[in-house]
Amino acid sequence: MFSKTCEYAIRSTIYISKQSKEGKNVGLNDIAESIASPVAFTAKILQKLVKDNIISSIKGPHGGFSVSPEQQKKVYLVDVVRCIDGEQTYNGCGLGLSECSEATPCPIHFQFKEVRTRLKAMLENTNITDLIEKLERGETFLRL
Amino acid sequence: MFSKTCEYAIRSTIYISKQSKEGKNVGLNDIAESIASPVAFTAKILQKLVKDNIISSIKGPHGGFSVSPEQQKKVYLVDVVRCIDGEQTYNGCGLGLSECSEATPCPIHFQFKEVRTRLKAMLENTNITDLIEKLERGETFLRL
DNA sequence: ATATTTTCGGACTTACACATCCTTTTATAT
DNA sequence: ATATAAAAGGATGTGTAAGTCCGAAAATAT
Repeated sequence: MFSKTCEYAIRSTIYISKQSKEGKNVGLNDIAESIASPVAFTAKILQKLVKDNIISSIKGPHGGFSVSPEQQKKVYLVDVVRCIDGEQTYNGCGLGLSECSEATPCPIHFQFKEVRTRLKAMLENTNITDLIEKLERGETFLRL
Repeated sequence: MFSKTCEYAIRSTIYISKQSKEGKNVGLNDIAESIASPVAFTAKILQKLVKDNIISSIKGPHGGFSVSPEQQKKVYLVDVVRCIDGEQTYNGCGLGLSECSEATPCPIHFQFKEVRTRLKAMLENTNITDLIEKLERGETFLRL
């Protein structure tokens, strides 16, 4: 569904957010170790998230990454997915046909559309704040 | 959502089925040209579909591929997807966490589960016969 | 029997997602 | 000022999905 890169991105965002809420700034190595992702590769992903203002970074000693309360509130999963995988995650024809449209639908167009719409709605309705709250209440877990 | 290989597989199955219903046996080159897929690569995919008894093949002159009425009736999209992409299309954690389960769900487990379940249900409820009928009635189209 | 036409199947190549390495930039502390 | 610790960013390597090539096997027609 999502690329591996996007999975790392979501996991990173959630982990950093949780630490930020506890007042901790986290460095790259801490993040990579905590979400079981390759360090250098994770660095690249975090760079993209910073550029899209999904997370923040501070350089120099005692620097690291953080997600402000404002970011946690305004960032939805759809933003993270768009940043890494792009819109085609929930756009585009299920059979890869460029001519497929509402007017000239492919054989699985309407069935597929329903699923994609669900996925998009789910991503648009889930923000970081909600995810962190469930995590803090011990209702969900972020471990390998 | 599906791999490119799987898209070719579904397009092939639909095209061959339509031709079979019109009493025509179709060869590899015809298929590849009609669904705009690479010939040699399509051959590999068709081999897999034949092995899973989704389509039939006849060797030698005037040979080719076909989908019998029985196959059209009993084959559902889920079978084609399983044959090419495997179960992980609608199984597995959305964040790629191996420990994720109903008891220890990942942060997006339940939202994601709902979407996956929809996708699976859609694939399980759509068979080739239905797709061909809509195609014949001019309600859907199989073109690039 | 032989030539022909087709699918089958193994070995190989290519493109791209995934991942690493190393140098530069930025900030901090002494 | 200098040393140090961190992220930024370019260049490079790796693994897997996507795609090619070519000979073998099978069926048919002459």
